[in-house]
Amino acid sequence: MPRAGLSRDAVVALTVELLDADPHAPITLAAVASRAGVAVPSLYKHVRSLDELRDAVAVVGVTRLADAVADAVAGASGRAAFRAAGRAIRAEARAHPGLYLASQPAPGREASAELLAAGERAVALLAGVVRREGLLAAREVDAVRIARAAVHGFVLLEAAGGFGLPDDVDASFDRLLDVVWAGFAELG
Amino acid sequence: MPRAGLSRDAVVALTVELLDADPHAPITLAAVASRAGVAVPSLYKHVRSLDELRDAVAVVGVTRLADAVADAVAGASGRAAFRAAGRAIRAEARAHPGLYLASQPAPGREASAELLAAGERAVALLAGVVRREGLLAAREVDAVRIARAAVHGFVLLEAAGGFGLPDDVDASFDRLLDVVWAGFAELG
DNA sequence: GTCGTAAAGCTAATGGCATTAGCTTTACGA
DNA sequence: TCGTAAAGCTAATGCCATTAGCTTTACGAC
Repeated sequence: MPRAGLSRDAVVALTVELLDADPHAPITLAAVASRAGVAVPSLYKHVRSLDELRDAVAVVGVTRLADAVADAVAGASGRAAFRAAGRAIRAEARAHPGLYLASQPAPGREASAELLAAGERAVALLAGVVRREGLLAAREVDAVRIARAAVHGFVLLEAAGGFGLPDDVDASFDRLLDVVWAGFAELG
Repeated sequence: MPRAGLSRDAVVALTVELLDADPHAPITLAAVASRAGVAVPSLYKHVRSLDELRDAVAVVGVTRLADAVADAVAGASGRAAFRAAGRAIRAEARAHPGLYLASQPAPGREASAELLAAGERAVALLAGVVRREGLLAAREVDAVRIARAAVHGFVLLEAAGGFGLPDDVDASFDRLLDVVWAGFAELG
């Protein structure tokens, strides 16, 4: 019987596939092993624990998010760049909701250095996009926090089915971006 | 040996206590039963399943959130009411982070009628606070969505430890509220 | 080509958890 | 006083993660 030829990256990739196939299914070693055609304990040759696997999956998710933002923002600036970044995040989250949710730091779980680095890259990209004529440097941290919170909150509520009304959600999101961008003038 | 004298409400209340005692511990029937001084299967006399218990806990959380908003908003209007509502939500979430997190609809899980009703009440309170001179009625839904997303996103990021920098988080939150309120002028 | 070895895989066992079935006992009203 | 429904129990099942320790494959050194 030939060998499965797994590797840490392959295990993580398989997990991401499972998440794409069924975004609401919990991440489980049993499911990954079955998908890989391997017995469950064999996974421990590639991954230290379920938590470590979750962390690695989150790294993939955050990295993809950052890549999407970097692509979307290229060549734009000001309000256009801000909108592009916001839309890119939402688009990525909608295309891969399971991965997006799995990328959220489980409160109380400490993140790996790799995950922290990926998160910092994403935040740095946002920081570049949030600058605006007249924004005080001292308010940049606030602006990034506000942008993250608004976009993240919207995407999360949407993914959780939190918007009951049939009104156009795409339009609401664009207005969120406009409201926040305009409101940044407040930060003087 | 005397009886524990449980009831559905008592089980839910015990679960909320556990969540307050350790916000990051997962909700588990084993923990609840141990706290109640009862064998695990006995809980099934009061609760249909773990999922139902989670739902009931979420009802408590959302109701408390709505109560906090109602209290905070009483007698205020306009920007002051908006700020009070936002601050009340964040304060409640910080005082009971486990309960707040447990109140978020698990994506893919369908909510009970009771939970939906509690959520609608909370949203209705927000709708009352979001009105502003010159806000088109047609934009009210957008405004509520934006406010929910911004506040919820901020609180969630904060609870997850998402704000790495030491900068004053209280101040950032107040600025978030100001930015959103000012930005509402955008909605015409 | 042969062979040694490290990695990749396996089976078996353990312990936590939710859930179900079916029994016993308590409390309380007739 | 006693019958009954609810509250509790033990036992059993099945899923999951994790660990220990064994077997086998692939691959480089000779």
